[in-house]
Amino acid sequence: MDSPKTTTITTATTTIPAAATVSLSDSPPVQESPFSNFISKISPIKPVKAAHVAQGLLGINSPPLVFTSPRAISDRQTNFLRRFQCPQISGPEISKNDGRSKNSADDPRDLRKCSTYLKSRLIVDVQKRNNINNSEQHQPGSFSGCVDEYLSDPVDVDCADSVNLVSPNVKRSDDAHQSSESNLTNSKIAILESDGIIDMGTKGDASKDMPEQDGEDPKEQSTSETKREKIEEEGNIVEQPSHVCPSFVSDLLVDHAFRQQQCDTSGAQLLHEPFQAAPPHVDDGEDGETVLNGPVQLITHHGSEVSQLQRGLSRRCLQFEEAQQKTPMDGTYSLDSATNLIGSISSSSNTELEILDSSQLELASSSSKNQTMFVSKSSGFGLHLNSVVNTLPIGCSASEPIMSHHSVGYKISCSKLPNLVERVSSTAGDGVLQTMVSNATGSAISESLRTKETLYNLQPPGHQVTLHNKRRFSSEHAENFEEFNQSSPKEKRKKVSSTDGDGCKRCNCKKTRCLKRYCDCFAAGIYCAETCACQGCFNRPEYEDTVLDTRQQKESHNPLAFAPKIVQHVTEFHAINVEDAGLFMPSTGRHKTGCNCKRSMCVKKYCECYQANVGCYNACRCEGCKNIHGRKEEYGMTEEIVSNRANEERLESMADRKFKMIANNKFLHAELYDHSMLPSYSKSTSSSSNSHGNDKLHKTSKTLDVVSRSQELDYSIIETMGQFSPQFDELADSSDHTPLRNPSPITMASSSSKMRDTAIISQLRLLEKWIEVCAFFPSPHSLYRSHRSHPTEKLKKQIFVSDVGYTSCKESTNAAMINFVPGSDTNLMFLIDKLDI
DNA sequence: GAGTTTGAAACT
DNA sequence: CAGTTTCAAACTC
Repeated sequence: MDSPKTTTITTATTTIPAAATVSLSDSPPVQESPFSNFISKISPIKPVKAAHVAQGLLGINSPPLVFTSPRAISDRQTNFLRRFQCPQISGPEISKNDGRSKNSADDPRDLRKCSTYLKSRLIVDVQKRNNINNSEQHQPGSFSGCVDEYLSDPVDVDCADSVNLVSPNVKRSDDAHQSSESNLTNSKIAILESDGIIDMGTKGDASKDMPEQDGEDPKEQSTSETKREKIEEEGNIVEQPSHVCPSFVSDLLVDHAFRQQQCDTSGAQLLHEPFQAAPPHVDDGEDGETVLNGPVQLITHHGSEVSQLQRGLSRRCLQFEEAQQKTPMDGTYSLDSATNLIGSISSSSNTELEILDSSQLELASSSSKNQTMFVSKSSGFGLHLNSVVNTLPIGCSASEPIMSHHSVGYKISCSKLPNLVERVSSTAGDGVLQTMVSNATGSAISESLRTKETLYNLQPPGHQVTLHNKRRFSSEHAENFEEFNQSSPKEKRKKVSSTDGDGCKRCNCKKTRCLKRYCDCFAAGIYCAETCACQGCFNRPEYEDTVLDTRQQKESHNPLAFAPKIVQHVTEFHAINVEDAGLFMPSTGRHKTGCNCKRSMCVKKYCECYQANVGCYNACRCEGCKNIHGRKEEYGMTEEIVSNRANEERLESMADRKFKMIANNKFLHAELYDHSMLPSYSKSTSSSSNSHGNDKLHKTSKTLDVVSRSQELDYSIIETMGQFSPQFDELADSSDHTPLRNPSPITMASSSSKMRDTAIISQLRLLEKWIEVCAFFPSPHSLYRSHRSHPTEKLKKQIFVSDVGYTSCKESTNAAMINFVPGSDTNLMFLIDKLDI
């Protein structure tokens, strides 16, 4: 397994201590982080959802990026481009160890054991890593460095451990369990503890519980690995209501499992041989030191029978839809720059993810060295369309090395993984992965749906998944699930022909050598996997230089060539209406450039928007769009609504000011009124002419001139309103000349929607003002007639407060105004014009 | 599994 | 920038 690249690879691992220690030592914030709290709260949900494939979340561990910044590349170019590879646990192996692990898994106390186990492993790993590090030169600023910091995550340690497990050269001792010779160890433990995964009291237990780890025999280590694996299999952790094992543990496990899979695939290659050299059966983890490069490291290293199928998990899924299904807390994204957001989380989980953001970011920022940023994003955001796990519905995410200068790596977390593992254990052979996937899919579906449903309500408006999405998701995955469950392994494999079986896509390039963006792998910044059916593929670690050059070349032409295709789309509306319970909240993500579908009507995966589970929008050039996630036309409407509403608000504000002006000029009205109150109302005209030269008033009087006689004012009002609403005429007719009566049932009936209500309220306010104004121009037979002697405030009071009333007035107004809604601003403007305010 | 359709990517 | 070609995925049979 020795390869020229081994050294480089190892380097990645070695860098951990310094950076990792720093971040870990800073773990205290993590303890109280919203992340932990949040997870704790939602733990009930999380456990079972393990099946979800964290699509977008490519995991807690950031896979090595194929493309890294020049600086990073210099250190470990060889590492980056490799697919995530780790030793893996094989289903059979798991089964083999069922007995042993079962003991620890069955008992609720197993959680503690689990924690202990993790801890012990962690320590061991740390030590081993340290050993390795001793022989390795830490390279500051290197990607590994970042990884290391990133590795504050216990999982990473495990990964290291896994590596170590397989390395006979690495010695483990009990001392490792009890002490922390290295800060790294301490820090890691601290993290675990902070997350509640391990309590200090269990340190000793760790040794006890994991005596086998003390031994130097890799097999024993593997056993312990298996044991823990078994625990995961048993799903105890997941199902444990116990708080002892926080969700973080789940994540770890998930990550572990995930990595396990990933490691299966690439671990051997990564660590030992060039990608291609990796045998289908990746090392059992015992054959040698496995150094996980980059942030990606497995918590555990299960032996190796990692089926080729599992390998697929190492790949990131290229499709989007599933990515969005990801469970919220499961995933953590890491990205070094805003340019590339890696991973996606189910839209449903946005809220949770956002909650996590703070902690994650905090953690990420804790170390300046670490270029990795944990970013929780809603589905699809910041993701390259091709960078998303798609096939696997929920809870499971695949991670891949990202060929991005910007992306440092990303984590995968799959809380549902335990389920996956469990199912894997019950399956063997090639079908393992598929079965696993299918089962995971299946189990994840219901769970995810439920979760999604729940989360949906929690999501901020802007992140809410449309019902369409939900429905689609449900139906789609339900179907997939059924298909998977009803199919034999072979059939399943067949059905996921375009995927690795882990749900991750695999390319089938024949002419591009996987060096063009036609290739999903290349486009996503990952190396092709063995499961890819590409021909003459150059998108492999051994051609790293070529890949990088090609990529750079493309980026030079188009800097955004590898930028995420799906980006968050925050509209003005979004910002404005957040408080409105998401009334108009449009989709959360949009395709960067929009689609150009001509025939698919955006209802097939040909459409990238559809594929990404995002709605089409005005940037799309699609024709006949029927995107269930949001039609382009609908988007336009939404925008229009938003715009209208904003305008309305502005106008209202303006109207307020103008009406205030009127109020300030009440005396004018009073005078006018006094004039009109002359014995003969015939003076109305003259009153206007005597309006003190006040043009405004004159005009107003002119407008209301016809009101000089009884009822005329009322009719005038009604007429005015009637110009906008026929219903107003009806209202007038049936109101005994009282414009504020008899709401129309018809119109009222249509006021159910909140939006409409809002509009109505707005209109009502307007009408109130209108009435207020009209109050200054009463007519003898008007509603206000009885108040003529008290023209001003008193009159208004009577109007609005009296039993005649405001309430009835309001109702009537509603009725009238409902039809008055269209072009409300116009209405308002009209009124203003009429009044010449 | 082969062939067709589709739309993005690449090319001109 | 627009039109065309190429390509591989998605889809259909």
